[in-house]
Formats: sequence, structure tokens, C-alpha cells
Amino acid sequence: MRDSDKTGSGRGAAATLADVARQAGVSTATVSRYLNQPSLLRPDKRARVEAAVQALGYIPHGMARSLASARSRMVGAVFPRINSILFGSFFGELQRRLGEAGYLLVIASSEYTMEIEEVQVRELLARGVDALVLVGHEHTPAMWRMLEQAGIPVIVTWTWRDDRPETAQIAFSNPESTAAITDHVIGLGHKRIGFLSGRLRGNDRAAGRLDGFRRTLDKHGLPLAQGAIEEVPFDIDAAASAFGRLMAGGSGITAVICGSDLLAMGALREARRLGLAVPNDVTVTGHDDTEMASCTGPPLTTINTPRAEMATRAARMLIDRLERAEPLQSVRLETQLVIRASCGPPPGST
Amino acid sequence: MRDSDKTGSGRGAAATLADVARQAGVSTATVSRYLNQPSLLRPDKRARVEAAVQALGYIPHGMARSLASARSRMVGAVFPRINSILFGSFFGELQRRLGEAGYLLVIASSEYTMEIEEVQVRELLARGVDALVLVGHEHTPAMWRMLEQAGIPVIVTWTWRDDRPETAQIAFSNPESTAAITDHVIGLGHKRIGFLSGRLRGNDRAAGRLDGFRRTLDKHGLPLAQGAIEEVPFDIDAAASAFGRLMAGGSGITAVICGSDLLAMGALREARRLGLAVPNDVTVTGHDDTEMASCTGPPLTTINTPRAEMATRAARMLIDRLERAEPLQSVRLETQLVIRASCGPPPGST
DNA sequence: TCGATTTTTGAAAACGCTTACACTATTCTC
DNA sequence: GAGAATAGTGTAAGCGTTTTCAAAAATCGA
Repeated sequence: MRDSDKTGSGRGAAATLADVARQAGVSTATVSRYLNQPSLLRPDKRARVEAAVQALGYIPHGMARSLASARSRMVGAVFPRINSILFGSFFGELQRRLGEAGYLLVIASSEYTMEIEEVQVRELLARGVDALVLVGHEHTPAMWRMLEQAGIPVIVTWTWRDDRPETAQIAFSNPESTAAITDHVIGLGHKRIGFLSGRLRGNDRAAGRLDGFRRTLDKHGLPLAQGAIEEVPFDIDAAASAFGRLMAGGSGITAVICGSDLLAMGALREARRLGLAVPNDVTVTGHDDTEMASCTGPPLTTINTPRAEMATRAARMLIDRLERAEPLQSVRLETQLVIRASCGPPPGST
Repeated sequence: MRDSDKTGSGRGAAATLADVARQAGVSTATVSRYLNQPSLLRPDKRARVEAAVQALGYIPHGMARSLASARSRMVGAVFPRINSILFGSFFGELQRRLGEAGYLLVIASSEYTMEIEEVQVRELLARGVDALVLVGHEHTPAMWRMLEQAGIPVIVTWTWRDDRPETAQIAFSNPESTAAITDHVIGLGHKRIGFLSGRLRGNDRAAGRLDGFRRTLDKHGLPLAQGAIEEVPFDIDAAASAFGRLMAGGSGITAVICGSDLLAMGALREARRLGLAVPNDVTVTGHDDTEMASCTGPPLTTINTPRAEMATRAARMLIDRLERAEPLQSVRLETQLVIRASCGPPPGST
């Protein structure tokens, strides 16, 4: 480690709006208008202000603007995990869209825990976000109360729920998506199927997926094998060992449906380690069709979830609401089965 | 699409600090102290304020606090791409650490373009961030000027440069890391080696890695084969086709060193498609040891970059600087070669 | 050209908090 | 128990914008 002093020098007295006004020979109101609705200014004044702004290298003071205008031009988003491929592609798009409209996206992470989420939301509200994007419907009552009181627009994503008509949702049905992939696997001839789930508490995505799996088994009259469901944290290593447990002990499981691509990757890794060929010895599926689902060995059969579209729509709807007071509306999006090489008929089926 | 009106009702007049003061029967100054330095209050008053805060569900107005105190308690970070696995694990950690100290991390994305980065930084400064975390040293002169004028602490990560002693860096040497993996591949007997690089412009990580590759070839007296370097956007598909080009046309290349795991994944996918076995027909390596490097087929030999440590240190240093005016210092971190199954001797070597 | 409009501009009062300063309790010292 | 020191609290002046309201300037119609 090498080091040297790099203490920043005192902030070089940034120019204020009043400075600009003085320099341009106009009032502060005029400069403010230049910033917010330039079309109100006569061209000559606009030019003078423009020049003054350039000359002073003026950067408006966002905090002061927010205080005076009661709008922060910030949108908050709370994700279960900030550093996941999954949510990454979602908020990347969200940020881009909001940014185009002059909004800044501020992201917090709940670590898959409702209590942490509550404090994060409080933090975000304290910062004065103009709107909020949430994942799923499961949040603490106190949190719902705070949101109610704050009176800002809120959009729930990722989990569609028919029984929440009063909440603005941009989401898809997790039970249905998982039903589709389970149908596919059953169609290949599998009878004993395992399910690798993420943590269920406070996570209606995981719960919905497990539910879809169960219902589909029922629909086909297939029994749920003993110990065929593993619930683990969202983590490749945890998934790997859970997969090991599913395959161990003569369970006879020939296919493992995973609640997410990440879990499926752990499963694939462990299968490789155990010398099990996928799909010849065991079928594995994922969920979400993340970037690398096509790059695993073998490529993953999975469900494509409309992350970019959710983000685009959420951003647009929020902007419309914030700028033009248009009402929020709910949108139910569809998912799609993506078939790759990780599925096949069960071993020994002719 | 179903829809229904969910216009939020008018914000229910949030309680202000003055309301709390009135309710508690103390002055606004006392409430403010309760918020900022509770230890200054006598226990009985503290309790009364506490009760009033609870009763009113008071949430401090962050904008007003920032304006009055000239500190936003927000830290900005600009990453080339917000939705990448790579940077994800970095800012996840950064956010966690800063959050613990009461700071909010605000993230912007430069899309690997210095000009976009400049406007993002302006945006961040306008929002009043107290500090900034940057990736790499290559930024527009105007941006450096703005940073200088803003006078806030800035930390550069990911790229160590000996010739920037005046800049606070928490980084590693890209040429050295790539030299290490190139050495490893050469050690296996490869003579004709290709390099799959990300875009070089405005990206000193990519440039440094390519440089390390070149130098190592030189060191071993190996020639750089014609067309052995492919430069592509950071994108799996682009990487896949570039890999195809490297292997085509009798180049005789037996190993492809990739500037990142993502590029390597594209390479692996294309290899599979072309029916090339890795590592028997061709050796492939990555860079960064991302989460899924161990889950590809085959698992990727790569370089582990200390992302979590960079984040932890950056956060700690910034907090120390902001809270206790301690000086920033530069730290050079080490990378590590991680050997997995994607490398082997060149085909036909006995 | 004159009054009636309409468009631009400016003065000054917020916005909700922090903090310097002054002042009043409380504690300490002998 | 008096005086000095210390701890705790309140008053009021900002912080840098936006925005209301009214005045000034420009435009229009006849």
C-alpha cells in the first residue's frame, strides 16, 4: 500500500443563481425561469443569462431547487439484491429511461428482508424521492403506511396479483410462468421432479413459482416426491449443495426445476461435479433467461421474463404521472418459454 | 393489458420539524439537535422529542437538511455499465458500506462513453453529492475541471496508474493481471494466441489488459499473429462472432485470451456452436472471476479482481474523509490467477 | 396614436432545516 | 453557599432556489 495526502482543497465558492443574475444584469427570477421554462424569456435576455451561466460555470444547486419546488426529480427503487444479474438488467433500463427525462434513479437494496426494506424506504422518502418502484407485493404494514402517507406514486413490479387492483402493477404471473416450464418438463416424460426454490419469506416471486410448480404437478396427477423441494438462499453455492441433496439418496428425481437461472447455474455446476450429464442423466431448468443462460454448459432451458419491458413501462408511466399528472395503470405482461439444451427425456425412456 | 385509475391522493401534509417542536414543547433547535447529535440533549427532553417524532410519524426533510448543512449525505458513482455482473458486485458492496454510515449511493452509467459520463457527472454534482467514485482515469478535461471546481473527494477505481500520484486510487494493475494469465497460457505450450478485447476508447481497463498481453508475448519472443486481436463492444453476441473470426481462416490460433469473463462466455458459446471442444481444441480464458465463471461449460480460467475489497476500502476511505476530514490515500491491490478447466495444452502437443 | 391586451420582468416571501450566538440551568470548586 | 465553569436550550439568520403577485414593456387594433 502506498499513500499520499490527497485532501481536497476547500470548495471553490460555487457560483449561485444570484451571481448569475448579477452578472447578466437581470433578476434572480429571470435566471430561474431560464432554468425551468426558457421559452418564457425574450431571446435577448435568454442569451445574456446563457452567457453568464457559461462564464461562471454555474451548476444549479439541486437541493435548493428541490426544497423550493417540492420536487426532487429523483425516483427511488428498492431491489432485493442490487448486485444480481437479474435486477441489474432491469434497473439499467429503468435508469436510462428516467435519465432521459431528467430524473435520477436512486437504488436501495432490501437483501431479501422486509425489515431492511422498510428502513431503506424510509431513507428514500427522507431524501424526497418523487416516486418509488418496488419489487413484489410483500412489504411490512408500516412500510405501506409510510407510502400511503407520503402520497407519492408507487409501482409494483415482478409479481402480478389479481387481488390487488388498487395497486399499480407492471408485472407477470410467476405461477403461470413456472407452470409453463413444468408442463414442458412433464411433457418430456418426467415423473419425479424436484424443485429448487429461493427463500420464500417476504418473496412472492419465489412463492408464486413454487406454487405454479405444485399446481402443475397436481394437474397432471403427479405426486410430489418426498424431499423434492429445496429452499435455499439466492446463492450459487447454496444451490449447488441443494441440488446435491435432491439427487442423493435414491430419490429417483430425473428433473430439477429451479426458481431462477442463478440457482440453475449452481445446479449445473454440481451436476458436473457429480459426473451427471445434463440432460442425459438429469434435466435442469432455470427461470428469467438472464444473459448467460445461453452460455452455460449446457445452455439453459428457462423462462424469459420481460425485464426490459417492465422497466421501460414503469419509467414511462412514472414520467407521465409526474410530468402530466396522468393516472397510473396496471399492466400484466407475458413470459415466454425458451427451450435450450438442458432438458431431455428422463434416462431409460427407450 | 388491464388498467384502472390509481392516481395518488394529494400528499397528506407531512409533519415538519417545527410541528415536532410544537408537539414536544421545545424549540426547533432542540429537535434539530435530537436529529443530529442526540447526546447533547438532556434525557428527558430527548424522550419528549422522541415521542413527538413517533406520534407524528415525522420523517426529516432531506432536501432542507442538505441545503442548510451543505452536505447531502449522498455519494455518487459512475460506472461504464450499470447492469453488468461485473460492476454489480462492486457497487452492491459499496452501497452496503455507505448505507451503514448513513450515506446513499447514487449511481449513473456512462455507457462506456466519456461524453455521456461528463453529463452524468454534471448531473450528480448538481444533485450535490458529497463525493464521487469513478472507474478508470480516462475522462474528459471538462469533467476533471468540474471535479476540481466542485472540490469534493474523488476516488478512482479499477485502474492503477503509477503516473497519477495526485489522484486517489483504489485499484489494481490491468497489464499485470493480464500478463499473469498470458504467462500461464504460454506456459501450457501455446504459441499462437488470440486476444478478445472490449472497446479501447475511453477505457483504460481494456487498454491496459491488451497492453499486458502484448508485452508478455514480447517477453517470450512470441509473434503477434495477423488478425489475432479482436476489439468488440462488451456484449456476448459480439464476442461470439469475434471468436468465430479469430478461429476462422487458418489462423492457427490455439488459445484466446479474453479481456473479460463476459467476452469469454461469448467465446465459449461460439466454440460450442462450432463444435470446438474447450480446452482440447482451443483454450479460452476470462478476466474478473465473476460469479458464473465457475458455472460455464467448461469452468473458466480467469483473473480474480478484488472488487469487494475495492468497494469496502473506497467506502471506508470516503467515510473517514467526510466524517473526520482524514486524507484520501491510494491503495494498490493485487489480482489472482484462478485456474479452472478452460485451459489446456495446445492440440497435438503429444 | 391611444387604450386594451398580452408578454416579460422583478421584488420578496416562502421551502424546512441547521447553526452561531446568547442566554439560562446545572454542576463543580473550595 | 458563592462564584466559576459547564451543559442545555432558544432565537433568529441564513442556505439557494421557486413562485406569487404586481409592475413594466411590448404588441395590437382601430
